Order: sequence, then C-alpha cells, then structure tokens
Amino acid sequence: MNRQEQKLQTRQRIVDAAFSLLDEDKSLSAMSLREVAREAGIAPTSFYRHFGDINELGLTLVDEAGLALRQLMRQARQRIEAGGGVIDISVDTFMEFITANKNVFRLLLREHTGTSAAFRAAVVREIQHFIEELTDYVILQLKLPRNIATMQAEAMVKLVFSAGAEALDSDDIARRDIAASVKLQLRFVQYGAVKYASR
Amino acid sequence: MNRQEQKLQTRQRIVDAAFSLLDEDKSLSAMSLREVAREAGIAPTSFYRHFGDINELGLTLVDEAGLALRQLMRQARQRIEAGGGVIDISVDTFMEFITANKNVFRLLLREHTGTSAAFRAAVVREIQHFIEELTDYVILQLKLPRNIATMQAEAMVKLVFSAGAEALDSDDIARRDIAASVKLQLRFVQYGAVKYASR
DNA sequence: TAAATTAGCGTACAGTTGTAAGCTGAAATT
DNA sequence: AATTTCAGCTTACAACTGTACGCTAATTTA
Repeated sequence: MNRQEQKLQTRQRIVDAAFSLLDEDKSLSAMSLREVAREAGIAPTSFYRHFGDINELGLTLVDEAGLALRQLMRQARQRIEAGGGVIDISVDTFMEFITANKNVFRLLLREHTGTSAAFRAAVVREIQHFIEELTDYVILQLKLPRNIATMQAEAMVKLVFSAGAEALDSDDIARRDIAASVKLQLRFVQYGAVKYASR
Repeated sequence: MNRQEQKLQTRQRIVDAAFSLLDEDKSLSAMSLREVAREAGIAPTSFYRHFGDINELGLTLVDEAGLALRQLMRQARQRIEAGGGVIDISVDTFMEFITANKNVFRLLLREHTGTSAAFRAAVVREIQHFIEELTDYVILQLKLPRNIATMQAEAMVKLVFSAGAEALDSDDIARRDIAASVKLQLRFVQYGAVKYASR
C-alpha cells in the first residue's frame, strides 16, 4: 500500500476517534491528545506526525462539521423542491440530521459558546454560511428586500439551533413537541417579517 | 469574629474566585479545584470544608447566576413601568447586564451547552423561569392566549440569549448593531404571534 | 477552666497530562 | 543495490490533577 494513503488513513482514524470521544461528555478543550491517540490506536507522540497541535485537530473537526451542515442544507432544498411546506420540511430535515449526527451537532453547539476564541470564530463562520444561504432563499421565495430577509433568516437559524440544542437532550416524543414549537415560532417570524416589509 | 461568619466569608471568597476564573477562558469543567483554591487564597484541601465536590461549587455558581438574571428581569420591569417601549427597554437592559456581568452571563451560556448534564439542566431551569415570567407579561400586555404567549416568549428569550452570546465577543459598536437587529427580530415575532392569534 | 469541635494547613501519593529525544523498519528514491 | 525518508514506536520527565491523612490553633461548648 502507498505510504501517503496509509498516512491519510491514520489521519482519518484520528479524526474519527475524536468525533467518537465527543459522543460522550467531552468538549474539544477537554479532549486530551493522549486520549485521542489511545482511541485511534496510535502512540501519543505519533499524533504529531499528523497535526502540529491538538487545536489543529479541533479546527479540522469544526470544518468537517460545517461540511455536514452544508450537505444538510442541500438535502433540505431537494426535498422542498419535491414539494411540501418550506418550514416543515426544513425543520424535519434538521431534526433528522441532529438525531443521526448527534456528535457533529453537539460539537458545533459546544464550541459555539466554548472556551476557545478560535473555535468560536470557526463555528460562527459556518453558521454565517447557513444564514446567507437561507437569506438568498428567503429573497427568492418571499420577495423581501435583502436587509429584512437577512434579519428573518438570522432569527430563523438561531431559533432552529436553539431547538436543536433542546432536542439533543430529549427523546423522540419530546423532540416532536420541540419540532412543532419551533415551526410555529418560525411562522411568527415569517409573518412578522412580511408584515414589516409591507409597512 | 464569629466562627460561622468567618467560614461564610471564606466560602464567598471561593465563589468569587471561581467567577473571576471564568472571566478568562475557562469553563466550569475545566476549572480545577486547586486553581480555585489558589485564587481564593486557601489550601487545596481546605476547599472540602465548604463544598463536598467541585460540582457542588458549580451548581452554586449557576444558582447565583440565575439570581442575577431574575434581578435583571425586575430591573427591566421597573424601567418599563417608568415608560418606554417594552422591547427596546428589555433589550437595552439585557445588554447592559451582559456588559456589566460578562462572566455571569458567560457561565450560563457555556454551561447551557456544556459537558455536564446536571449543569445543563440547572441552566435550563433558570432560563425557564425567565420564559415563564415573560409569558405572564405577554399575556397581560397583548391579551394573547397562554399557549401562543408561551411560544412567543420562548422565541424571544432564545433570540435575546443568542444575541447576548454574540455581544459577549463584540465591542461597543458591534453591540449596538446586535441590539438593533435583535429588536427588529423580536418585533417580527410579536407581529407574527399577534397575527397568528387573531387568525 | 477543661474538653470538644473544626477551619485551615502541610505532606504525600498515584494518576494524568504534553511533549522532547532517539530508535526502527519499511517504503521511496537514487 | 545502496541510500534516504519518515510513520510510528518506546522511554523519559516535569507539571499538574484530586484527595487521603493527620496536625494545629483557635473558637465553642460544657
């Protein structure tokens, strides 16, 4: 086997190990290099062959999480084009994503308010992407002026993320209630934005 | 001096020390007993004379933060009664609180999504209080049915807290923009809720 | 006044951490 | 075939962690 491939494979093992550790009650800053190495099945010092730092690994994880988020967005779009209410489909897709990728979403949530300014900034960047894409969509859909659409999209994303945070700690039944609540709240925002725009 | 008083005083020094450590980039779970003891000026082992556990200290801190939050609410109410738009006054008061008590609000934010289920639950409880008080207010003010008022209040609190999180990492100028944005978003929610109720 | 309680201290220990130094063996290059 | 590169290893160390144990000195109680 190729040497480069081998190395990339090990690197991926490290990343996977880190994600699996986040599954339990650990944040990036509480994750030790040795722990990751142990989980990945390598010697602690070998870690440095792949990342100069444990923070470098952290940023990689945030990037991967952001990637997953964008895929989620794409999936929601496809479903909406196939028919159905935008809000309903979006929230349902989001909830599915959270349930299927708990640790990924948890990472974003935790580091968004975490202790590392660099991680916080990285997460904010990812969320900003999300808001921008939604803004464009809102402009097309509701024909709102950009400044109002931005406010609406931002509010919606914040509400959905908050609901997601709640959902993480809930079972399926409670999650259904949360989904219903946030859908209603998103409608409030949408009504309000439309009314405000036509003032 | 009384022995009990002396002890309470030391206990308060520990709590203060912990809060001041949170000022820097530390979460509760990353805060070590020895660090707190050092900051409080006592021997590491003396810590146990006051708290059985470092988690016990954590819960105490969350409680104190919740207390501060309720005082904030009371202050906002007084100001509103003195005249002024509810949304404007509330947001301004909240932003003042955050600026003046950064570490307190940071604690609530961090532990809301933190790694300890007990802390998360404690913070959720405090936020719930906040939502309930706001719900009652909304019912009185807008004459909405309780279920809709609850949804509105919940959305508003979530938006304000999100804005607060942003504000923590911002300077005065950016904070003004954030305040303006969240005010507009709160109006969206309010318009929407009122319209939804009169459907 | 004598006895009991206790807040705070110093010492001690086993466990964890990050990472420096140097070795090995296999893959890549010449 | 000989040489170079380098992913991963073992060993090592200083710094930190939580907390067990027993002492001291001052307050409280009897």
